[in-house]
Amino acid sequence: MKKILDVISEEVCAAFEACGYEASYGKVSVSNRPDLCEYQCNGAMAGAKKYKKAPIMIAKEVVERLQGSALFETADAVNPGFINLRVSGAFVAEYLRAMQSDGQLSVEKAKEPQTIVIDYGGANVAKPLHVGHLRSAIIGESVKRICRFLGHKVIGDVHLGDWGLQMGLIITEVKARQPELVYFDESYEGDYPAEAPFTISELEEIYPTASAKSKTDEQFRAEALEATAKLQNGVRGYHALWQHILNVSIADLKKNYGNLNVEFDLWKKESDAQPYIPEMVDAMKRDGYAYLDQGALIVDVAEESDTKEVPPCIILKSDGAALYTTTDLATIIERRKLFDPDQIIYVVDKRQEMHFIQVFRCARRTGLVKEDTKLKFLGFGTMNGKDGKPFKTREGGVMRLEHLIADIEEEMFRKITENHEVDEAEARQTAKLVGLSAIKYGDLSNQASKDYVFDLDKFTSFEGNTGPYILYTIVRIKSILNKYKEKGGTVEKGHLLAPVGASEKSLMLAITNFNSTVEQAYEECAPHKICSFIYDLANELNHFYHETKILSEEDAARQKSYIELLDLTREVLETSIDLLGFSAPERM
RNA sequence: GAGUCUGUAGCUCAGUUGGAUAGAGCAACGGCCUUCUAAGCCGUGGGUCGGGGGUUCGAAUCCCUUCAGGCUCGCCA
Repeated sequence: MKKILDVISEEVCAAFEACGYEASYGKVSVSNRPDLCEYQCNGAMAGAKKYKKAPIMIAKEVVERLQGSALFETADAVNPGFINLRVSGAFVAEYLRAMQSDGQLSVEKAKEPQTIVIDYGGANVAKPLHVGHLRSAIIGESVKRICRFLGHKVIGDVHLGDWGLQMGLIITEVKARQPELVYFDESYEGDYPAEAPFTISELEEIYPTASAKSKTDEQFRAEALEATAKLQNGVRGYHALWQHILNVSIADLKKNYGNLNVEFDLWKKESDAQPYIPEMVDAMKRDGYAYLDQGALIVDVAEESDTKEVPPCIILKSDGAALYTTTDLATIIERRKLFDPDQIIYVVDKRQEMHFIQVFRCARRTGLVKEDTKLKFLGFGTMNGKDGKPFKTREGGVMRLEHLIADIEEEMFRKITENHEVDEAEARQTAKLVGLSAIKYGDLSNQASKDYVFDLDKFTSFEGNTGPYILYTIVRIKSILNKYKEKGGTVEKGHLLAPVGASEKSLMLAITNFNSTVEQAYEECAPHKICSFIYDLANELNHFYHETKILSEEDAARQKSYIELLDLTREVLETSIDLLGFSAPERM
């Protein structure tokens, strides 16, 4: 469906043209003075210079032309040259009826759907998810859903870290604890046990212990480095252990991400890119891009227009080992081979920006990607505590995601049961939904690129611009709709009437912004635009709710129209929160 | 040091890409539940948009300068 601003703009542009002015001056925007008008056009002021005419004169001429239009209730020219517009109720109602029957709620699908790979999540195996992983998962999931809603083919890849020194550390620590295990017997040639020699909680304890050890114990560190090399060279026992670590970790990660309502289409990992490395390195050397410098194999990526020095891309360390950059480049090759994407979006901490500038440039230079493949870095800011410093537990440690979620759910459950008499099982379920909305909305309502303050008290207070407020609004609507049905009414589509009340019209106008909001959120990879849209919409709904008695409305046609307006609002809100990655309960 | 991002109400944040009187939420204060969920609604107070220049009919928004803070700067990820 055409956006309402475009429909209105076309009308005004035509009027400009009919008056002998360039049509483009007729572009209309939403009014920033709702007390004066609903939409405004500032083109008369922009055109004043060109036509050497007072802006107010131009505005008056155009307004004169608009008098007969069915779109507008009023069109006024105001000093110094604003054109103030109010649309007619009939026009808005017609637009909403079209929305009702549109399968995409007025959002047009992309004419040329792209294949987009989104790299998010960023978890490492054998390490528990902590709050640092929250943003990538939440933002990535939302961006994925937005792209998909616009009709693009999207592949979400968790891209696990499973190939670095961390693996060597774990293997070495396991060996120190249980040297008798068959994995360490180099002469062993049989099958290895199907059962892992550790549980996930043991694993989560093993890694930090080993990591700490490696910092003080030289010998241990050397062993870990050797183990890493052995693993990468395919030593059987180590490979089998690594497989156990993966299996145990992935099962746990799936559970955790599942609790966040975050789903990946692909569980790829760093190790999957390894097979592509040798050939990639050879090609880079052969084509003259890569050369040795201080023992390391590097590719220059500096450009003349750089305002600062961009260091070269290190492809292989001086000891010949691959590193982060190498893997990321090889992963691009793999993705091209498997999916031939038009675009790859990386949802990662913004501090990694330089790394990705290097990777992107290197990939382009060496021809790893096609000319028109878009590589996008979507960097997000740090999640800080109330003190403005990176978020920590009360004890100063890293907050595990499970605990954070559990804390919020518990607080939610307490609030729900405190306010109402509810079945415990239902209350638990509701607490889950509301808690998730609090976390996700709290994150997504901020611009991704900025640091933001994660304030537990704020999120559990559930007032104002929060996820629970949005859910509460949806639940209110559902409650009325259910009561209406209980009384024998049926909720249909296509019977919306022109509004009679001011808050009713405001609500209707708010709904019409849906398509432009989603489109903009896609273009800018900006879920927070959807948040501010639904917050506005929820506000409008609540105004309307307070001003209008719906179930006791005596005019049947009017009541039907109200009900359909509520239902459309509900549908838009629920679709929106689905794009953000959470959902609403039936009651709360 | 260089580069880069940020600076808007006491606090947390928006600001439709240059428009009219800069908006929300929290916190404070005052109203509204025998009537569709009060996790709500209505109202009051609170601002030199870090400071200073400039560009023009018009600047939180663009340019310059300055101050403060964050982050990044060759073999970690």
